[in-house]
Amino acid sequence: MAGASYPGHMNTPDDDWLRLDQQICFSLHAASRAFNGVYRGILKDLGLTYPQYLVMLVLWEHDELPVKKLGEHLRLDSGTLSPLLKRLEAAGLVRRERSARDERSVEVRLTEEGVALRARALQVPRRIASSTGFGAEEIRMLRARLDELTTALDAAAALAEGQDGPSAAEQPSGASPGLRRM
Amino acid sequence: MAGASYPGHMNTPDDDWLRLDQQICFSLHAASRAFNGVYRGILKDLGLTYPQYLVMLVLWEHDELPVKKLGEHLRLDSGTLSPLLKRLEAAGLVRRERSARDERSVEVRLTEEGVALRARALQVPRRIASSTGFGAEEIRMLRARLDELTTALDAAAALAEGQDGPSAAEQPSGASPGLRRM
DNA sequence: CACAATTAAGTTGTGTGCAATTGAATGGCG
DNA sequence: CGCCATTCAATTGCACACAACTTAATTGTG
Repeated sequence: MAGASYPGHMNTPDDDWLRLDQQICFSLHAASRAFNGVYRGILKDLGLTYPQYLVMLVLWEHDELPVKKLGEHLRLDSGTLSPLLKRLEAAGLVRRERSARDERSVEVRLTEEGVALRARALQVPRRIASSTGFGAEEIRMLRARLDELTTALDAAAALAEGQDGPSAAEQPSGASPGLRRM
Repeated sequence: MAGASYPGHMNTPDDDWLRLDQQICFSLHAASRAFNGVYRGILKDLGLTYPQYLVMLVLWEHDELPVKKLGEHLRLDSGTLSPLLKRLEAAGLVRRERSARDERSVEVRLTEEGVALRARALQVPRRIASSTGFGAEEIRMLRARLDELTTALDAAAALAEGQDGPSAAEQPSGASPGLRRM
């Protein structure tokens, strides 16, 4: 330990917060990448990347979906999804065709090969779960916690974006500041 | 709801796992990106990206560090750090110089400007914390949980890499499949 | 000392993630 | 009907992440 000595600097609560901040944001970042790494190894057999697997999970539930809906499920925009879906299409797992009723929209649909892949994917979750060493209940609790966090963070981000405040001093606004748009 | 109907498919525990898997891996992924988004907005003022901020946090603690050590702290390799550090150097926040004692190593050191930036960064954690709506204690608990998870996942990944099994059909090995090595 | 193995950074290539922009299609409104 | 704002997907540009490879320096061994 023994951090850098900042001359004329007492150890203020701010410094502690900075250290804590380092820890929580790093922890989440690291956990996400560690998860990614484990999935990478397991999904290699299926020829999928982790984000591609997430897309397939949604499609296995819904079969056909416009890109927009897919993006809402995964919180990803077309800038990410378009090239990803093109790769899935090149791999023969999905087909993309413009909707007849709304020419702006593109429907993503599983091919037979894409449907068939699901059978092989059924083994993935067990391998992941055993990698975590967590039980189903622990996983559920952690998930609930993370979802809380995501909801709060998204709301805060939307709020900040809405008026790009000078910096901090925003009123907490008590009630539901939530999603004015979308 | 009402997932796709897989003809001739009963709803097995595997299906439930697949849904749960979707939820946990998605939750972590989403939380990480939500965090990233909030940081992005706040760090814009400092001219830093989120990973750059992580690097600066480490340097504010250690002042000078070889790239290797930096990578160990952050679990990042030179493929990620080299270009990132080059950008920080271009921004005038760090200097990189080859170590005199070991010409392979590159020491990363804060410039005065880099040290000065710390004062402005002291406000970041409070703004983040207020965005999460979590208290210090909740954050600490979540962090502990995530670190557990990361440790388990890294161990599992190292193990898998070690022998890169054929694919699925490994014997479940009965008892604790967990961490034979490491 | 010579030489193979190891180690540290850097480089290349692929795949996200996201902001900003583009272009086509749609819907609303006078 | 004509026009304009909105919506959706795709594209562009930038910054990670990470595997695989390259290059240079160091270490270990005979």
